[in-house]
Amino acid sequence: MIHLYDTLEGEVRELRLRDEGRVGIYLCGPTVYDLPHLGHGRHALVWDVLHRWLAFEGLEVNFVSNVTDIDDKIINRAAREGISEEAVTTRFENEWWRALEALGVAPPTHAPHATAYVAPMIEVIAALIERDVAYSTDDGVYFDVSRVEDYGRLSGQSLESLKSGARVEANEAKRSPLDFALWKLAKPGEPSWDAPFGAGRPGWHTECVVMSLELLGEGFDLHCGGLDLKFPHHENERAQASALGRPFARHWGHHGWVMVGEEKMSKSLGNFTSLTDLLATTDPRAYRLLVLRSHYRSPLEVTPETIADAERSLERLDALARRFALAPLAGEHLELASDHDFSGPAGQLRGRIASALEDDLDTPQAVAKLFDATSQANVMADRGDPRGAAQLARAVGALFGAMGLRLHTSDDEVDETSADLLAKREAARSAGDYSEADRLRDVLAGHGWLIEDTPTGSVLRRA
RNA sequence: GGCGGCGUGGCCGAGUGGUUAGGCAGGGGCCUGCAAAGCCCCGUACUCCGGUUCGAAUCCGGACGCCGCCUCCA
Repeated sequence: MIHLYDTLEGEVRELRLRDEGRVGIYLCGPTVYDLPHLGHGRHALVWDVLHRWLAFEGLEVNFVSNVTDIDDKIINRAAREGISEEAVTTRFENEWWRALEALGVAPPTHAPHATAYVAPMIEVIAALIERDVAYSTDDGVYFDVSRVEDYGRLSGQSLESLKSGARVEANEAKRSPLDFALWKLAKPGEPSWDAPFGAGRPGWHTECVVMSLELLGEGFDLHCGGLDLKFPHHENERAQASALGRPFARHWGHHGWVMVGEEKMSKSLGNFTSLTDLLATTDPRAYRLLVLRSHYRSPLEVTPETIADAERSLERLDALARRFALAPLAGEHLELASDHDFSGPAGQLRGRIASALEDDLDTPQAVAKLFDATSQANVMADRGDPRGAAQLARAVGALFGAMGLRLHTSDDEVDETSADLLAKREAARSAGDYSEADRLRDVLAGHGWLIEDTPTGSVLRRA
């Protein structure tokens, strides 16, 4: 079974499943009030790789990732643009799924909307009030963090140190600056749901704790998200579950930042590139490869240069796919190891990839091994072992597919004119008329084609 | 102030007490009519200063520089 770094324990440890053969994962999803940026892309990709790999290995994966569709930011944006909250959330949720699809992220098993779970959220808040862990003020219901014994454990800080660092002026009505909102009473004109403690809307931390428990059940396997969610979001989810006496996530995973220069990419810093912009100009697979070649817990430098670097390195992999005419893999659906042939050297390769990934999702190691195998397959082919080479190449393709990276074969549609030009060049070449052959190659280049002369004939591919 | 992290060759980016990361870029060669693709060879890095050690980029201490969380944030 895979070993992952568990933020709560502070060590890499085996992911011990609640139910044999089945794994339940909750990934905190987006608040849909703006375009997704590269940081969200890494977030989706990192956990997509885990999702895909576990499924590849034959586990039944219940992958839940929510959409937060009620939030102050949504309300603010709607007010600013003079449109409804629904108009905002619909637009940006569509953008979200479009971007993820383009990145080749497998859809979650469930993608709950917060607004569909308000009733159970109200129940949870009522139960917390009943236990005297939550209290009402004139603007909402707050959670009393002092009532949770180990509050701060996930973030590795004591209640005292968290208090001393609190930057925000204490809300007069709150008992502690660290107490967080479970329910916010609606101001005039704001969307609201009726509740015993007043019409309003749920707080973000309550949304995730409720949806994860509703869809995955108590003691589910893994709760993950970006490092910035560790505190306060995940800490607060944990606090609520703990106060209710409900077993929560058995394991916590957090991934690192996307960096721009030496700064974290974030909306508040205004230095983000939207995924929409990236995908308009770049092969989305390049971003996945970039994410794969760094460790998920490390910061990752993303600049036009590093993206371009990854795009070029992808060409080498696509060349392999062309050379061995690999079948396309890893689209929307999840690859299964059982659908592939891993006999002989292919099996050894699979074993190496498995040990890398099972060691805290060591994708850089896995990628390095797959590049090594790529060279090896080419060498085998060059040295007269086409069968062995093809078998290894297929394994490379399948294992990249297991991580969601789909290699491209030369599936470019060649139009008649270009095919004709290619045939003419072939004729000129055989006749020894190389200047004519080169001229025709230039003409084809003008149409965006590159020629590769192989032992079995010349082929065109898009430049 | 509290807590956590980082500093690796031209660039990105792994890793580890002594044995090749990997990719991209660059140089040389093979193959090719010439290319493309592929193959072979090459750089010999680890912020600085001490210490531990037979041996440290890897452990310990210190210095310097940088980043993040503690507020909405993937």
